[in-house]
Amino acid sequence: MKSDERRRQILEHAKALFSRRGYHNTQISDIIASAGIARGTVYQYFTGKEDIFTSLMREYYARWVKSISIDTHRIDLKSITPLEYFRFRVSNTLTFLANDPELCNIVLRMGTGLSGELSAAARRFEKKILGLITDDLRLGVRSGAVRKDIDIDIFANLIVGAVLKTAHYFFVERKSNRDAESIAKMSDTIVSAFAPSLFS
Amino acid sequence: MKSDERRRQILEHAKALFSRRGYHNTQISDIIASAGIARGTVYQYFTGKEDIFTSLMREYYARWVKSISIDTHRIDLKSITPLEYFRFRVSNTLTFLANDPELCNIVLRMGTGLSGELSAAARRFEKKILGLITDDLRLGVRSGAVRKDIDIDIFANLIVGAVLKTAHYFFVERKSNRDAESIAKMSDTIVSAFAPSLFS
Amino acid sequence: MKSDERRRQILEHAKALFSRRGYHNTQISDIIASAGIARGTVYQYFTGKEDIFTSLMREYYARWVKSISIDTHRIDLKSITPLEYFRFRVSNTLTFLANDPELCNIVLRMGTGLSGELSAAARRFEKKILGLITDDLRLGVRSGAVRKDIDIDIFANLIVGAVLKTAHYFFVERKSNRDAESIAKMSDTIVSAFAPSLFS
Amino acid sequence: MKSDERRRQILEHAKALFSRRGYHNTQISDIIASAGIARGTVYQYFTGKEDIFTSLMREYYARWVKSISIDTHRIDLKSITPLEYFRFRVSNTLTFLANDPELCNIVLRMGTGLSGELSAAARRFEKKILGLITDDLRLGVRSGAVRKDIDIDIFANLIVGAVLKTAHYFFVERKSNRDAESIAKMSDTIVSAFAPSLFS
DNA sequence: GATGAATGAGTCTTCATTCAT
DNA sequence: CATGAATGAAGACTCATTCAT
Repeated sequence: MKSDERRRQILEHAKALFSRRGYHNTQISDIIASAGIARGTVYQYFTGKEDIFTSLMREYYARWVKSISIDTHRIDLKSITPLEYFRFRVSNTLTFLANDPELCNIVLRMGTGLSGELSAAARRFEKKILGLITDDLRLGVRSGAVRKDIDIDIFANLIVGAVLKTAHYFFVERKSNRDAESIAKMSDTIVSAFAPSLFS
Repeated sequence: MKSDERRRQILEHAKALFSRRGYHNTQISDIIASAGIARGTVYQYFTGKEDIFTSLMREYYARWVKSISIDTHRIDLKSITPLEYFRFRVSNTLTFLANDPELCNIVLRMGTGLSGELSAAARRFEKKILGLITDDLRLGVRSGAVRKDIDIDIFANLIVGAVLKTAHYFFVERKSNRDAESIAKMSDTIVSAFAPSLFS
Repeated sequence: MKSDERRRQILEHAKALFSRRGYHNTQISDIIASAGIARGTVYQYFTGKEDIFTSLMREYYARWVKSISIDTHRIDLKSITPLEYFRFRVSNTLTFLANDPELCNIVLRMGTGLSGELSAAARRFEKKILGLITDDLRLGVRSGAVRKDIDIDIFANLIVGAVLKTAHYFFVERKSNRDAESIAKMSDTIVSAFAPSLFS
Repeated sequence: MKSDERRRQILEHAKALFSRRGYHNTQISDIIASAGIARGTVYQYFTGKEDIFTSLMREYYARWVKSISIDTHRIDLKSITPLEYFRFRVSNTLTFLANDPELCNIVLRMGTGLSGELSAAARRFEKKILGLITDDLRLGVRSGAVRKDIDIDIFANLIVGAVLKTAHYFFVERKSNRDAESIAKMSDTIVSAFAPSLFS
């Protein structure tokens, strides 16, 4: 097997196990048993268990950042309304999370109970999205689209909390509603929930 | 020292450590060092590390349930508007979480990365509050106070996610804004955010 | 068993094994089997295998330094001849090494094949004795007792090499000749070997 | 690359590493990285790590023996004085060791911390030279050149220890004094140190 | 001959738990 | 009740060696 494929194979098996049992309850033994490879093989591709986890997070984070930037570039910011932009953000995030429920679970839940570097690796996602929403709101206020009297800090947290909790509930706990139609409906609901109080 | 005090002492030290480092990164050694007691003493009050954690969760959950029921009984449901009731729920939850940021952190973050019974012990809180909000929304729809066309499942998750994320952000990450005034302001903001889209 | 005794017990068993098989060929398993204790016990007294080795070296080095200083203080430097002083140094060193052949072996042989900190811990002895002899020779030259035309560097190495090799050969390889009489004879021979060419 | 060259290449790289880090702290990975060859290639020329080490020792030992016999045959034993013969032995040994400081280090230091066959392979040198000196002294005593009252065993060890320690100090630790002139001076010093007490 | 991915036995180390004092 | 020395199962990681290409 080629080097890249083997690395990917290990990551995939580790991902499934981390998502199901958490980081600490997943042993290297579990990963090699799941992948059907020898113990030493893991250490040819990763420096250790931590490296597997952070690699997983790194890759996912890179995809996340890329997805944000690509999608954002694709839209014509001048031709859409603030409402449409908000809906795009929400839909974009939900679609990304729905795509890989296991990583979604690790990032939103399993990873938050860790400490040190592992924790940091998992928390970056939430920090990133919180930053984006905060920036969006700030721009919205400046342009007059968003009401001036809202507390941006609180509102950003409300929105992020609402979106991520909902994503986790439906994509991970319920293991359903991951089709485009459901996502569209969820996006609409989220937008409709916040829009009246958000926009001028 | 009395039996109860000793037990409490252990729980308090364990709580602080669990909150700071997480369950797996907190050793019995850390707890006894922090409490200044002997190793064996821990096992006179708890059957083991898991028991300390679940005891912590059990106690907290009992307080949580009690807080809900007491406060709910205290208000006269007939004399307040649905909006006031919603605000009461939010404010009540925030106050409870603000009271003990360490447990708040364990319940909302550190505990979610666990597996098995430990996970269940930590997740009960979120399930409970989700159930309550769901019930409230259902009642609201039936009574005509809440709009009939909303998706209760999604809305319940949005609200729970928004409230808990905001609580964690301000009470744990920011380590501030835990005074009554701040909580009042947060409650108002949350209510104002959801009210327009929620109520008929 | 008291803490100190247990620690000593582990050190003694480790010493015997290190001396017989060398550091790398001695496993923690060997040490606990030899001492008849549990695996974990070792780690209550030492941070690891390295710590056992360096503790052994540290203790031995402290004894070595103490032995030098005590004995040196005991003698009246003004009342003895340079020849007598030289004999005293040699005899003192041989006596010390004869006292614990296992540590003698570790210090003079087994320890020299190590790397990093372990190596340093074992090499200190030879460096110390080389420094002492060099100082002695320098003083001797200044006082006129030692011939001015000798190369101190070379002579110091010759003497140290001769003494230590002889000690290792008789005390460790031959496992004999460790009684006071043999040591006295060895000292005399060594002194008689170097004296004619050393002293004015 | 020719078979012999490749074999030699591996040995040279291994030698440098063994000398610097010792046997146990040198991995096959280090050797192949240093030589810039593939892992499997090593096993086409050697049966394993031990074989590399013992091959190194075997070759060096063969050279050592050859150097002794050639040089000894070259001189006319009847035409030189015992003193000249002693000087020749010392000079011969120093020249040999100065020629390859890395092997000198392995043989005199790094190799002595090993166990089993590896140890034996490294210790042969010292045993050989000790045997030669012992024989020389015996012959000297018989022929009347060497004083009858010396203890041959002790004196042989003194001389071997002195010479080898000095060689290691100047050739390996100091990394200098390896030119013919320095060696000549060292030889003279060593001879002058022992001659007065050695010869009748 | 050369390669390098794969192997797995071997070791160290951790840490929750026990129990005699 | 309190203590803390002792335990040993469990788990991460290493590295010499193999073998199919």
